[in-house]
Amino acid sequence: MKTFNIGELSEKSGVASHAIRFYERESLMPEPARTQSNYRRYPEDAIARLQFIIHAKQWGFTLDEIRELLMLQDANGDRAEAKRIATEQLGKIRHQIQSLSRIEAVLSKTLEECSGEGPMDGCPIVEAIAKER
Amino acid sequence: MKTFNIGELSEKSGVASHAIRFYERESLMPEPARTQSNYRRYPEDAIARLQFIIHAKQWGFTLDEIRELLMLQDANGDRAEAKRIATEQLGKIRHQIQSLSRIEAVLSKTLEECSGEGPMDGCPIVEAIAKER
DNA sequence: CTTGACCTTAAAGTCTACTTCAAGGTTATG
DNA sequence: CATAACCTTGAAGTAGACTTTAAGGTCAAG
Repeated sequence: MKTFNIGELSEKSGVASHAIRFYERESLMPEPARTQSNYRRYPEDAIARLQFIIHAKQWGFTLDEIRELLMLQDANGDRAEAKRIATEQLGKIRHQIQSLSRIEAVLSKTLEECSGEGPMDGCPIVEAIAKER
Repeated sequence: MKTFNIGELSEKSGVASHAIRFYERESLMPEPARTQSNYRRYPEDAIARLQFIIHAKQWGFTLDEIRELLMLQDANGDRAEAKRIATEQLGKIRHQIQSLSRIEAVLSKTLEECSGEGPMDGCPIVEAIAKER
């Protein structure tokens, strides 16, 4: 079985060595085996674990939530828990989409109204921000 | 003309006194007049300026961007600049909506597939995160 | 055997937008 | 005139997710 130093793992996973050590301190990555000279040696599946972390981050999970998911996996825990965490996350994402869509609507309408010419005095953008409830 | 101490301004604007002083240090609020005892005295339009800041924040502008907008107003600068800043902001918001919508689609589909029963091993949620591009 | 690339740790710095703390001066009320 | 409720400043703390720095130990190449 192949094993890697932290630098190789960093290259293969796309996560900086310092970030990997950070994840170890934060209990997202398990403490790896060490060489005689105290270098970390990682097994191949460390790559997949780091990629899981990267993807979960892209989905908007916080490190706390990712740790929870990883610990559930490690303990082969209850699927219901994972579903709860993911459902909560879906709610947050939907809420964000709604807020942003409201802003998008008002902002794009305001931009249409602003010719982009003349002095700031009376600029519809500024007035829209000032009035917006 | 009415003037206020920082505490009154805080109440009327809904911005904490410390945050008002912070905005002053950050050049979002102008340095106000002082009483003999060195207390800040604010004119009425300070309320509108703070509310502009609050609203711009709700629209997702950073303090740096808000400072830019305020300085343009103060200098009665070029409306084109304000439009540029707001257009950029609209782009960011649209980009965020797109990213979040993609995530929403995959996450909600995944959640439908997950019964929420059984052990973590083989859980579709975890597998979706692990595989996601 | 030296140079450079890699590894180790702990501690401090980054960014944003504040909040909290410490230590003290001022003003209004009873 | 004492007390509370305000105000002043500067410094430090918060949260999240790292990155950077400092001060070294180790390993492979020439």
